Amino acid sequence: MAISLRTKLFMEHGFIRKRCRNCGAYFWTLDPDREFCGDQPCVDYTFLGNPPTTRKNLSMDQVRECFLSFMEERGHTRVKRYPVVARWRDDVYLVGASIYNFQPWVTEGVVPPPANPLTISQPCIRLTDVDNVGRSGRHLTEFEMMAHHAFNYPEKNVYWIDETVQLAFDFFTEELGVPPEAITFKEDWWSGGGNAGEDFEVLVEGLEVATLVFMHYRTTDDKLIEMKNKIVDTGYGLERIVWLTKGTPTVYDAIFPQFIDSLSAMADLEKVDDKILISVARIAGKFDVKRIGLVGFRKRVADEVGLSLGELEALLTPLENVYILADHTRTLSFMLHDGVVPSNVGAGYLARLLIRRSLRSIMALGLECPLAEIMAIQLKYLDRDFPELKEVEDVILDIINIEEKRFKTTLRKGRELVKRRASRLLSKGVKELPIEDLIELYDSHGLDPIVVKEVCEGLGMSVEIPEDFYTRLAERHQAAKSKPKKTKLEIPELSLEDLPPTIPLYYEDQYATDFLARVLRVINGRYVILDRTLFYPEGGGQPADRGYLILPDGSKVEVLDVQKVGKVIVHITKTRVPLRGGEEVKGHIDSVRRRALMRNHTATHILIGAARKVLGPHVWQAGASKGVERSHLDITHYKSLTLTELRNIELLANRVVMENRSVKTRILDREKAEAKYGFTLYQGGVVPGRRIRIVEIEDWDVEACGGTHCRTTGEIGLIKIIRSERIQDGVVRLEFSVGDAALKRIYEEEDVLKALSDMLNAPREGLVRAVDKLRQRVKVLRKEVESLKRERVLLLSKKLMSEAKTLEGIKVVLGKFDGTRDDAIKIAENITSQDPSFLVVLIGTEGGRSAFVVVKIGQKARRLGISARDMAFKVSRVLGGSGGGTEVFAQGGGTDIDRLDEALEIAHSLIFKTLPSDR
RNA sequence: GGGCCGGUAGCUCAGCCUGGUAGAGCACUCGGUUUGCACCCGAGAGGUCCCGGGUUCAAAUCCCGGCCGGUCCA
Repeated sequence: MAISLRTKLFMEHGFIRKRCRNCGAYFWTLDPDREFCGDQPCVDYTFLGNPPTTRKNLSMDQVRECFLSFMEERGHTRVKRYPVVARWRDDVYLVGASIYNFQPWVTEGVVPPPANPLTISQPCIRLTDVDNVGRSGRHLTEFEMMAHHAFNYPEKNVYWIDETVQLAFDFFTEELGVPPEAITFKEDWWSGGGNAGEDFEVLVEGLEVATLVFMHYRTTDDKLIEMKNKIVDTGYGLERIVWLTKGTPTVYDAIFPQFIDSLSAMADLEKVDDKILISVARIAGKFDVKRIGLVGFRKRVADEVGLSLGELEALLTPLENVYILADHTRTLSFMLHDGVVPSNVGAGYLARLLIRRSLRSIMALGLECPLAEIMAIQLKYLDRDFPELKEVEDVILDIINIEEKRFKTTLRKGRELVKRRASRLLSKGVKELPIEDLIELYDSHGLDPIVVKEVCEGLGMSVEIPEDFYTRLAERHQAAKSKPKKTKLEIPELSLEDLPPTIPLYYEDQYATDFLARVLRVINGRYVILDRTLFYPEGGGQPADRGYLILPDGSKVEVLDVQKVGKVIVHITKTRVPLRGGEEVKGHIDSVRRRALMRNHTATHILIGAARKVLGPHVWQAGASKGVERSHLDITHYKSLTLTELRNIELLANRVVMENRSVKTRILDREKAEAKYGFTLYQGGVVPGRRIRIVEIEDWDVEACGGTHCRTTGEIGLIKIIRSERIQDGVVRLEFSVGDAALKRIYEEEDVLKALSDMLNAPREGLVRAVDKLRQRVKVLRKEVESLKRERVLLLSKKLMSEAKTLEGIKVVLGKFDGTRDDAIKIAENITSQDPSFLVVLIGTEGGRSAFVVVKIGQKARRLGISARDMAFKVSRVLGGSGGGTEVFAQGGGTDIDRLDEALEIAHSLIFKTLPSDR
């Protein structure tokens, strides 16, 4: 059901609904002469150099505060910003709009909003237009979306279209002093994050300053489903409003004035005429840089301002790089603070992308300073509005430095690779780098085509970068796409819809081992569903309980696995259960196993807390698996752990064990839990539902978790980290054991030491020295063997040479050789190099399993007309194998080691039969 | 999560396509030469060719699996 956008305000003030002469969109205005909708590209930016507001030159915090307090005065509650990393959702990495904070639980009505109505200024990250940043004059990768949200539920109506439009109108006219006739409301449609609805774009002087969305649909597979809830979702672009009040050439000049000044001074940039910049911004409004291409875009600007393309680029490029740095460093500050660790996967890749783009800009500016220094400048300016960012400055700068080093290494290696590849091609007579090579260099080695071109041309090889380079790249990825997904073999399609949710007894008493329950259904004889159970189903990284069921006839059935299907818990048994449902059974869980799992699970929480304290708040759980004997915890971190860090984590964790802290679990309303503990709750990932289960280790760690835990940390006994490894870029795995298993692991290590100590007949503390000595000894011995072998080669060579039969001036060495193939080759080589009139054929065995044949013909011996390859082949045939090589040197062999003598005879006849004269 | 590239001396890499005696440069050691910012000349030392399996008379090389690193895309 479409809603009418004819609002009270429009009627009262006499707004007229018109249709844009250019784009055909409907819009509302007070100006009867207005013909265009007010949006780009239908109208120009007319505020540049001429802000339409009465309040001018407002700063970021002035506009933010102005907006938030305006909304507060009108009944909204101010809410703190959410992290830019959307850990509460699994469909997106980053928060791209303020409404993301409330999807899906609040928008679906499952969880109440933190306040209603509320107002917020939410930092948002969108990388879709990253290529336009710095060039278009208006695109940003991170921006603050100021918003007022009202959540209307069937039982509670807050406000809807009339009030929303009124608020927007009042804010712009009363607070900022925008003349009412300068504002147009363009009708549009918005969808995102699973919801959709009609909206108004609020436009002033060609600039979209706010979007007022009236969300009342849920989107599924292109279908719209009317929701019971109606949500006011507004977004006011903080940066754009600041820009509007300043009328500077670009949005960057408006929001990063100090940063731009600092950097321009560092790079020694000349001031660019505002007229040119204003032209750029105007044209950028009309044309999408991405669509018409950078060159096409610049040509238009050059025409407009009356410069040549070259002159324009010389002026603009440095400035664009400053803008890019201003934007990217701000985005990175938020991402890194909120726990994104650069990596080659996931959100981490987005951070790396921004870091590398920033580094390229620094290079383009000819700056010598590290990126961290520029980040520090940005953090200094951000400190006023976001003091939390500077608190982790050390970690942020450390990450940046590490990434910079990585990038430089990649670049250096890449350049060398290009050089090698180019010179090889050049030596083959190829004068132009094939496009496939250019694409491969970028795709596989991250080498910018521009860098490749530069290196190749330095070597005299031409490179043409095709216009459609990135399109071709995309095609390359397209072709390799779509692989069938492996579907995890779960419990077969069970129709459990009609069954009530299983009552989980394991939460009531985590130490209970026996229970009574009624059988509701048995499927396929081995899937048992009870009305209640103590068996913990696999979930949250905790494996399922095992144990047995005692049937009414007293027989025991082993439970092998337990899975949760929807809200129903299914017990998978070893043998068939001959029940139909309705019977009462007893259940018993393996308490030794369960206790071990509880210890491991609580230990995991302790370790996360310890890791965050030792390494920093950027550490998040990236995965975990609990077992009886061993468990592992994957954490996000940007480098490998040092032994000291590892031991500090272990020590801290064991102190928490020794202090025997309490572990409390309780169920809390989601919004209350989030308000009290923050988003570090979601270490284990997305947790559904209105009420969530909270596990709190006293003064240490609080997480949303569905697992079973010890009552106090002392029950764990001991946490032993066995090893840590970098399992992927940005993720470190801690492998550990607890309790008995930890001791067992220590014993295993001790056993190794003891075995070594016995073997070497050395005390444990002298093991290192003993092994070192042994290694030295091996080295010396190996050298001795080698020199002896060399001597033997010489001696044997001499001996064989003296025993050779001479025929027609050709000396023939033919015989069995007692030694390795390599030695035989060396001897043959040695003989023929001393005297090229030798022909050497050696046959021997290697490892007692196979025979080898080596044939070497000296230069002078070639006139016999014997082919070494032919000889090796024929002799090897006798040995049941094959052989080959060149005319003068060949090898072969076979497995019939009993026929060595026969092989010798064949070789003999092959040599001597070919001679014209018999003896 | 997927694609692609790579793993050989301390370092940077060649050799792999087309299986047959493991190489170069730098660094290192020794000797010579030389008061000069990448000195030069000669000699020498230095290897688990990432791991496992397969094919083969024979694998750094070919095939399969794994591990590790890099990179691009979501």
